Amino acid sequence: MFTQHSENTEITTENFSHYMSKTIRIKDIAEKAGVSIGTVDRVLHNRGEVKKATKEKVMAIAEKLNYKPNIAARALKSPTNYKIAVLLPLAQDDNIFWSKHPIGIENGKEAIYPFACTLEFFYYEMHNPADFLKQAAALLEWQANGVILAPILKNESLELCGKLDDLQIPFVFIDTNIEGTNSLSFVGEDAYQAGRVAASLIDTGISKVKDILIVNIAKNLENVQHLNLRNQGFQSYFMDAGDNNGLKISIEIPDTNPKVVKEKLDQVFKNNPNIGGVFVSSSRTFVIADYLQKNNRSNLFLVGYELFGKNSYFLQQRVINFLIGQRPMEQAEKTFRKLFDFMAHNAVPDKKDYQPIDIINTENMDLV
Amino acid sequence: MFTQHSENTEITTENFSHYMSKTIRIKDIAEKAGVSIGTVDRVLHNRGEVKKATKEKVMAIAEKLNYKPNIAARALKSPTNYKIAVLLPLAQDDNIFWSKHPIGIENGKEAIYPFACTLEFFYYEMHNPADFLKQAAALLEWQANGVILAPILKNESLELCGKLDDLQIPFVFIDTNIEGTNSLSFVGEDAYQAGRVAASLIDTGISKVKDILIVNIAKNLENVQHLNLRNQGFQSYFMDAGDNNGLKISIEIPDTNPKVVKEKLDQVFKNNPNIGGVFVSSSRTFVIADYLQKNNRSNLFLVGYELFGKNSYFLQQRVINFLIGQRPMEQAEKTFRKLFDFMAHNAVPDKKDYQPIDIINTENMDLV
DNA sequence: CTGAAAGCGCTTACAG
DNA sequence: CTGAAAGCGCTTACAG
Repeated sequence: MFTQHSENTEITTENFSHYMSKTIRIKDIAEKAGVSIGTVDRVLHNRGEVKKATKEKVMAIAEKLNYKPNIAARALKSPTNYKIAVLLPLAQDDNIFWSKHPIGIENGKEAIYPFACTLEFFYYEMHNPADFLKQAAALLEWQANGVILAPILKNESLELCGKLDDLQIPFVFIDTNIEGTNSLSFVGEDAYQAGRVAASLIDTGISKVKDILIVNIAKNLENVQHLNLRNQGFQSYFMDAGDNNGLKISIEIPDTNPKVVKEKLDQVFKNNPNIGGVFVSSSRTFVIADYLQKNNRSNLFLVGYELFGKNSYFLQQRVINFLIGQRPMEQAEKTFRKLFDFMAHNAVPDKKDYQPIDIINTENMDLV
Repeated sequence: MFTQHSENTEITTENFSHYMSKTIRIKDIAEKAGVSIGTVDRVLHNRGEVKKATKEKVMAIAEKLNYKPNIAARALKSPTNYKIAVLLPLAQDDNIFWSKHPIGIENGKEAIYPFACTLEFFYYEMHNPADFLKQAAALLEWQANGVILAPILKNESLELCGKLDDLQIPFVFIDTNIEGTNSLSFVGEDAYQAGRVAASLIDTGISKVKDILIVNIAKNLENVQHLNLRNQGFQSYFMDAGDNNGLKISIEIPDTNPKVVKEKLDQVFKNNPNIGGVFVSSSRTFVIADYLQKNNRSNLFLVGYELFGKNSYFLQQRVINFLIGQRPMEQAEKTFRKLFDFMAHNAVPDKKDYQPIDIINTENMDLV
């Protein structure tokens, strides 16, 4: 500021632009540069076809005057129609967690008004690679300008990301992250920390001499990254902060089939009568809650993930003591917004955006 | 829909407007009505000077075509300059809770772009009626088009609301509600439920045979409504849901002066050696945390309100076990938005908008 | 490589 | 009480 003033002692309008905050228009730049507004527009939008000297002059002036385009005028003139494709797991049965994301994205679309975009949703069966690839192909055919995807299936997702890169189509990750891709951003949970939160709650809820049962319900391995991180966080808490001195008994249940669950848990509880609390590392907490309720073990302190469907029911019933939530709707809206702001306004987001980890019990569940 | 079709079997464009979703402009309405766009504009904005028959005709057509103004065009033509005044408690010392609200309101102002408004902040000393009135007078003189206020001081706030009503200036409440006013909306905490949440956390954290100490730190009575509601909620939890069978010992401390606090608490703990947990009904939780830490009572389970300043420090130190938070920044932004959307787009908000009640401990405090 | 002009949908004087 | 016209700041053909 000082340098500028000493270099240019002449008091002209632009010296005061900061103070007067008079809005700078393309026309102002054009006048200063001695060119037409068409030329300024070409420079600002990198449309080429401008002599290098002219371009630099215009750029310098735009910079100096701190030009910001009037978005209202832009939206009015060219009703933007970006095509945004969304690739998400299909919400079904024990998986209706995913029903919130499309709503969040639609909300995002509403919120960008007066801008607009066209959304197309593609859904794949959660753990079905063939279906993922099929939907990915359909998505590519639709020729989106930008893509939002939940890259649950790692290999197949990487394949899609490569193709999007080739086509120079920007994409953002939601819910799950894959490191080392060109994703514009990732919006989701810090799974490790979410594991620590679960641990702290169980630690609060049960006596320090009681044992803790850790239940991993996983149908296949693709999702393990997320669950593993939660498990690691859970264990870490007891290394540096927790009071509990009991055993940490970890089991895996491959299936949500009630019979399989009952068989497995009956055996665990028979062998470990000192268990005081149960941690479920996934949103399928209700499966364990159902078992506990039916087998007169509701007194056990139960902590799991995600407020929805049957989880909400068992939290209401106080069979589940705490759920850890991650606001899927807000997450989805945020993801959409990042992609759109990049496409429409060249805003480059942070690579990672960890979302709040909500602690939910019966008393605040209706207000979260 | 069905009725409409059977009444009018002729297939015309407007029958399909729902499906084709072609945007309706003032010009379209004008053509249908056989008038000029100026007249349509007058009708839509209630600027009078229109023959009643014309007005009704235009209204009917606008309704039928489901006309929505193009906000980009509106913003472009008349750079809106609403004057919005904000009246908040001054954030100072043990009260920096209030430092977040101005930021949230500024964020709201950013978010309405391409619209704009002028903000003016007026701050009053938290419990100083004379200062409140002085600032209220300054606010009125500024001639705002809309007002955001935290009506902590009930009588003085009512006086201001009356004057705003006379001047037909819309206003919204933040943080605290006063029933029976013309406030456009209230955005804040459901204090009763927030009391229940606190109770549920203490209930989880301590043995059912331990006693609970309830501490109300209040300098004066104006704020009592909020604290009372929290106390009522707290007690109610143990009537219908809680496990704890211990005593609920309630005390009032008029002052945050450490000596006064120590004197009072020393006595309470001497008389009640069975206390296992402490509930502080206000954001001054850190005052009690400080006492507990200095007097070797950090093992007591401490629950209070608001994540900020010294509260955050003691939560980090695990002296405070849980804080219940209400996201002041988001609350402020939301409040601003409601007022603005009403002023600019005639959107009438719900009278009450209870915000999420966050449960915060050491493990999720950095992500909330 | 550059300029002049039209037009997006609305609001705001101005003229009658 | 009503209409015709100008103009907000930008983008998009079109002409040269």
